[in-house]
Amino acid sequence: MPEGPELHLASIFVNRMCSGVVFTGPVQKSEVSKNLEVPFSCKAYTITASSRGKEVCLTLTSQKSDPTLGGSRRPKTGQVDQVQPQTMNVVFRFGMSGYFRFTVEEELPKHAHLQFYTNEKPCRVLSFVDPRRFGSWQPNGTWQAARGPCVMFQYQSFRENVLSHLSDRVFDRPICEVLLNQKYFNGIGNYLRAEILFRSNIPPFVMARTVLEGLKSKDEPEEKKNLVELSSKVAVKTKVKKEEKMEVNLEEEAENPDLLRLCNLVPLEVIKLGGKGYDPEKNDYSGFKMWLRCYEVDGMRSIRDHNGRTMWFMGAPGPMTPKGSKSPKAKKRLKEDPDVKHRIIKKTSTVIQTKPKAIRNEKEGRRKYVSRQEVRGTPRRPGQSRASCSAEAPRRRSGRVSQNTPS
DNA sequence: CGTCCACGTCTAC
DNA sequence: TAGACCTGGACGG
Repeated sequence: MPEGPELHLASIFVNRMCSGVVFTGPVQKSEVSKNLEVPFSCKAYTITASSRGKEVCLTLTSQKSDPTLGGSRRPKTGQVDQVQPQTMNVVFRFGMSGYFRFTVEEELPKHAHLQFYTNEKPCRVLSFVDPRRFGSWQPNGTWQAARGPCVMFQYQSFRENVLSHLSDRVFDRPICEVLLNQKYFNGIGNYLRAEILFRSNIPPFVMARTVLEGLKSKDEPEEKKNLVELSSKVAVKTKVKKEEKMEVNLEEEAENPDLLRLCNLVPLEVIKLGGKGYDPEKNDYSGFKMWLRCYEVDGMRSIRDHNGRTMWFMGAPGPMTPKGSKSPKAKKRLKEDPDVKHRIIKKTSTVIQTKPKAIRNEKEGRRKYVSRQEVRGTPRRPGQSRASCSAEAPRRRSGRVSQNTPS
């Protein structure tokens, strides 16, 4: 599930698996991939990773100061040894299905389109696996210039980038569509936009500028200077002992995060799920599925946005709802299974308002990799309507946007 | 068997 | 604003 959190977890995965591991030889690309060759070959090199929004950067670093020639496919002319880079960055985008795996050579996964070989006895391979091949990589790459700051790890600049460009025409669009614009929301994807808007109680098809203009004033007070990169609620509290008024603001910020803050907090929650959100080895997404409150959740509504992407939401869609848009086929693919009609309503440790989710789609419980004992506890409410959802769990108003939206 | 759907960009009318 | 780019899983006949 490659959105910002999965890309970051992929970078953690690479760093964990490749720590202390020595790679060797050329980087191999599959025949079928249309991406560029990675012209790096070295007798001994290491791999580290970092992420930014929906990109991962692998850094290949030769261990010795004089890299050796070995790239069979390097078409370099003349002098050879000097041409080899000592370090190379390769920047990946994951498309719809990309991920990294680290296996022995004999167990190379299908669709492993870029491979890094270790110098070990039974050779192991770090590989970029991408069945649909929408992913891409760039040798000697940099973070894509057109993408904005990372919603997860560059929160302050992300926020400023949005709020200082609200005159941009892209904010004429519905908020749910703008949330997929990587120039401003680098890291947000289809499930995150649903989860974020659901928690903020903002209808998806309200004009983005209308939603975001309200957030500007909150940033204006000069007391805000002290706020830089609120890393945690605790940090915030200790920092603001002095100003009573500020304490209130921060409390409100912590207890009732606005839309942009949710664009930061919600992906961070997925990262905290850890392997449950991204773990190629144990192919277990049950934790992640349990975490979802809206996306593909039974009882939630869905319609196609102007770009044909499915928007999951609860309640009113908002004034900019596409005309003639219909909800995609109701997701009732899988048959009834009495064992999985229940799910746990867990309390989260975040300050974000938790609300009982609508009951899970039956589909979840039937996935082969879902352990059933995890999915029980709460009586199912068949055919639950959104009205009943709201009634049993009124969410906090997000403050300044909710009144803009017709119901 | 066939159809629909999927966690995302890209470029071309 | 369509398509193009792809494979594969779920579901229906």
